[in-house]
Amino acid sequence: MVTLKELAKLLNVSVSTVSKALSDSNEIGEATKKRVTELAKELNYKPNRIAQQLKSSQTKVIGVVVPSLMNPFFAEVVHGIEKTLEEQNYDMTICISNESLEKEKRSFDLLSSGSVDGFIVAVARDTQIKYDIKHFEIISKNAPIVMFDRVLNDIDCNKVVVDDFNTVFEATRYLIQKESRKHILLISNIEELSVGKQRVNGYKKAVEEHYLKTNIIKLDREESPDELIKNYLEAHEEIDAIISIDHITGIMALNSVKALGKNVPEDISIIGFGYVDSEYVSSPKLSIINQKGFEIGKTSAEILINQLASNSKIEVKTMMVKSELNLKGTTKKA
Amino acid sequence: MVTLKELAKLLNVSVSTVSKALSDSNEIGEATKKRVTELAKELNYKPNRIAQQLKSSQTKVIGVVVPSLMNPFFAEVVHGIEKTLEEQNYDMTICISNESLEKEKRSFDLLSSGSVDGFIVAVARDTQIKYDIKHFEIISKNAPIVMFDRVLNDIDCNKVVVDDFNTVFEATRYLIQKESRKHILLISNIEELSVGKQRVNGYKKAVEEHYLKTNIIKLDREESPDELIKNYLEAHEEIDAIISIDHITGIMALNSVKALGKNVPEDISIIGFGYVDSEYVSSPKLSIINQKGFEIGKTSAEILINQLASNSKIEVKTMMVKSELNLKGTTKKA
DNA sequence: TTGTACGCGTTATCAG
DNA sequence: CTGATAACGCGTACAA
Repeated sequence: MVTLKELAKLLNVSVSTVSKALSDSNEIGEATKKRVTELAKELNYKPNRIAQQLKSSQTKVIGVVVPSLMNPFFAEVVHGIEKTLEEQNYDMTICISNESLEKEKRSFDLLSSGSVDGFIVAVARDTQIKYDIKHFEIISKNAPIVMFDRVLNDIDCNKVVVDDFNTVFEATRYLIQKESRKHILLISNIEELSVGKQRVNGYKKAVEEHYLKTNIIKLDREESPDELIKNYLEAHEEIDAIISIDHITGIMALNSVKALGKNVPEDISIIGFGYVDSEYVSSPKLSIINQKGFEIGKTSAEILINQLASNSKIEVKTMMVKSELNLKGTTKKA
Repeated sequence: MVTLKELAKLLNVSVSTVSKALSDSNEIGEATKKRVTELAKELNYKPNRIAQQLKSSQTKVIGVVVPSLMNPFFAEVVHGIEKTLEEQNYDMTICISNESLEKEKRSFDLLSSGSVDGFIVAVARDTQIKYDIKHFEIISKNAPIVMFDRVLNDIDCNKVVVDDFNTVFEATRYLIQKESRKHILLISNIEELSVGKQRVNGYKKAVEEHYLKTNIIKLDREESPDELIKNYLEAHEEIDAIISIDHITGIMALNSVKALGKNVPEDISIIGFGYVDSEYVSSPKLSIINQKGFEIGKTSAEILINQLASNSKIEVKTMMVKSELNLKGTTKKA
């Protein structure tokens, strides 16, 4: 790594001359500027970012803490974050909590010692269940946090969420009103998350508003969830629509229905919770509630960077990113 | 952020005393040690990592540059990397090249100014096509690189790859020998990548060895790849097996075959290139070649950290991670 | 126009 | 046992 000092020695000038020349300061004569920049280019000089960070006490790095990247929703969000950060010349260091409280704490520890300027976080499942949130309280004193999707109401920070309740409410109502469905099954495997509860409630409200019966399958880490779905459908011939509230069970449901010899969407309508690829791996293409992960990521990063720029305590708020109902082949009117 | 200096002032001792006390040096008396550690805990002191990095000129951070995280293979690899790094107390900063040469260069620029101790990289598609690899040459002078999957033969560094050729060769041979298939279709949408070529060659070798005809569909960014597959199958009634060499077309093929009223695996066997979730979204469950992304990530990180520890130029080599043929429901003998 | 001096927070060496 | 000092690389106020 070539440093200012080395350049200075080679050119027989002082370190600060070199520094100023490289930042194109008008204190420096054109001649020396040229000598300096040329040598710098030749030796491929790059200012040491660590030193800059220490000096300026800002890192231009954002810490991103997510439960997993193998959940396509989070992967999409991370891409959204990346997009904004890139435009603003920020980097990100990603920690994966793996849904574990301990790992989440550890990530905060590592990142909170000056390595990042702020955080974007989706809370681990474990943390939400145990509701041990001291690490959030501590960290939020020192650095700005933006939470998305998996959010902690008791922590005072900016939040970006999907309008989970209304989204599922409207999708359910769509099935009832526009497709005349009367026996709607909801499949859930994220019951214990705040977002999961919201979604289930949206479903319940729509169903109850029309004086229909709720039908819910909870899959918490089943051995063979697809079997369970199939068995349920066999035992409940009356089911004529299905809503799935996570990214994978919708496709499972579709396959189960087809295996039972029923037609989609003629006999049963299906709406999944989706991500961009789900339409490629299903036939007919799955109608989905699109969570807009990319948007969520972009928005989160923008909020954080704004907060960083205007380093005052601006009012903290919760942004709703509205999700879209993308109707494809598993509902009647695509 | 509370610093050593502040602690020193509060305790009326010198900065170096505090520093030593906290690192449990035996130069310091038990009494003062206790005073220091207690105050440090109380004020939640954490050594500033940036300062430590500047001092020690190592960051304990690895730069990970991948084309995308929405490809489940890369997501899996990143999880593998994360696992190893966590055990070794390293962090990672992730840059997403988005398959673009320019973004890849930019990522290197950002990370090469002392922010990371080493790199783990999968080369962008764009870079492989244009074969502009100067940035790799430059960087590999200063910091160790490990490449995985998408690899550049002309760069002298450690590499971790799937045994693409043999993997597909053996899968194809399996279809011919054990399942008596004679008309095997290969579906490819990554023809232009080194890994893609290897896989196609493996297929060709097996087919030609048995004096059969090759059937290949190339899908470079089609509008509706599923339609194309379906049309091909309709036009070629004789096809009795399909191999897909990326993570998504296998499921498309399965759906197309079912839509044409054929039975899987009775009429047609299918083998996809897989990741952990593919069996959940297909029915019957897709037989796959499992690329073992997690293994690849773990191995890459281990190699890099070893290299960093023994900071000599050890011999550079290419590790093969053997992939597995996971037979499920889309081949006859599961 | 150029150079000197200092500080960011830490650690290591050396002196007391 | 404790404290002063220097150094990591950079930027900047101030002096020349």
